[in-house]
Amino acid sequence: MSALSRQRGLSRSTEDYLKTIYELETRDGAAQTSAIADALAVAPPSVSGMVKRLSDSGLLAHVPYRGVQLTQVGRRTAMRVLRRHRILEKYLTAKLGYDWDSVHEEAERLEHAVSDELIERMAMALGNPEFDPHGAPIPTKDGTVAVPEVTSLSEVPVGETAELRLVSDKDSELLRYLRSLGLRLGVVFEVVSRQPFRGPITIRFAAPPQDEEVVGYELAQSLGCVIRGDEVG
Amino acid sequence: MSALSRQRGLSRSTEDYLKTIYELETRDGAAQTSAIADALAVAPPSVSGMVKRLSDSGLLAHVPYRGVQLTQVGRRTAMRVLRRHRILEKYLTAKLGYDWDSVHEEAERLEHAVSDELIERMAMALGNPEFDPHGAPIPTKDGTVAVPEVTSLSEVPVGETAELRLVSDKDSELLRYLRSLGLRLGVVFEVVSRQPFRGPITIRFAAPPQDEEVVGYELAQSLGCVIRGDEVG
DNA sequence: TTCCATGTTTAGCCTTAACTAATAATATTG
DNA sequence: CAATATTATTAGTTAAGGCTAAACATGGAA
Ligand SMILES: [Mn+2]
Ligand SMILES: [Mn+2]
Ligand SMILES: [Mn+2]
Ligand SMILES: [Mn+2]
Repeated sequence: MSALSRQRGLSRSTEDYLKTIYELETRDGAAQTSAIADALAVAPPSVSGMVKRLSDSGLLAHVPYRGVQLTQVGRRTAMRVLRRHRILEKYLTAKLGYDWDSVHEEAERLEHAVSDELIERMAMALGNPEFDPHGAPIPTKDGTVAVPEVTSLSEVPVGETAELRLVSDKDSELLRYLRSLGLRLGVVFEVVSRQPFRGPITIRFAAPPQDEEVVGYELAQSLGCVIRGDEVG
Repeated sequence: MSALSRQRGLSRSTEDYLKTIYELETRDGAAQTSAIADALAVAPPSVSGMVKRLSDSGLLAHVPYRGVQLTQVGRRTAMRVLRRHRILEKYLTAKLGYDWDSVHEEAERLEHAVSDELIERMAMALGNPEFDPHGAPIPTKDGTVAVPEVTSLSEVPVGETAELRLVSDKDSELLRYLRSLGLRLGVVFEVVSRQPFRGPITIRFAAPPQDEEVVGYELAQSLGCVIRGDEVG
């Protein structure tokens, strides 16, 4: 029996691959070798090697030169890791004074060391939160997760009022920059103008002193918003 | 540069070896290969291999066939791991409802994944505790630790009143048994009788209903007590 | 003082998970 | 449609950290 087939003995590498593959699969529809390599900062041949092992263990299906897809078992494992990660991030910010730009790194390590027992205790202490500090939905214990219904700030029409709901947790520099702009989760603003040719977007915060800020197009693409009035009750 | 010489990139194995060697050194005066192997549940040749690596990295000194001794760097590292372990145990019991029989296993994994930053935040949230849930002193941030001044229950004279101060954290079965006897940290009792030839010891709890319990000699040896009146201010 | 039990190390092997260099498959483009 | 660029895989190496079997030290008993 290979080491991978043990019940809860997956290595840090293994868990991070599964999590990354899940994320790529949901975002891009498929997980290609080079995308996995990029996300995990390893060389492509390392991915090929790990894909071989994961595939042999029944955690994913691999079509050579085409990409990989998680099996049911693989997906369930990925969801458990994702739940651990997001509960940890929420706990660290809510209970231990971490800010949203520093939790990811810590959770990235802890997610492989905590027991499910500890995660459930943390979840309980938090009142079973639905979202992590970056707005990402926390998978439930049984492995289901909501698909966040957000619109990129880059696609919010001029004149609309929107609320910031989801940001990426991966780049802490970026998160510090967002905070410095006043772009925290839940903040409400109006889109004042959008320059053409993927140009910058100007917003005005709803709350006094109603400051204006300019956001680059690429950054705006990565910010998930809900347009006021589009709310699903 | 070997992987071991990186600033904070010590592996789980490495940290557990250093911690174990520190504990054996303080308890037995020296750390022998077989003792390390026993404590870590690995084969003696695995210890020889790791000792080679640790010695090459300057974390310990090895005299072949004689044993190992931590260097200053090795000892400081061991103390940091021990601090992380004990803060974690305290946090889990104080803040997340863990009982003293289940924290050790969790801490044994987490101690290698948490950052010093997280540990200091936990310590802060706990009010910088001096002892872990088993009564073991928590090393300070600068790497000093108190030597617990306790007497084995097996050596407390009949008629004396004593307080339970220190138990081993390694055996959770044993910890559950102690709890079932009412033997928690801080509990006060009188030694009623001691059978000769390493025989059982009978104690009577000071608090009503003043139950009597019988404790085997070996178990009594592992219980650290302070005799009432011997207290150091 | 030689022999033997015990404990330790060496030799040789395995798995995981990374790497680089070379090769093979697929996609793009002239 | 052939040449080329991109992407993926294979081949071969390395290091950590485990294992078993065999060789080696050491200290006590015959
Ligand atoms: Mn994160
Ligand atoms: Mn991770
Ligand atoms: Mn412990
Ligand atoms: Mn450990």
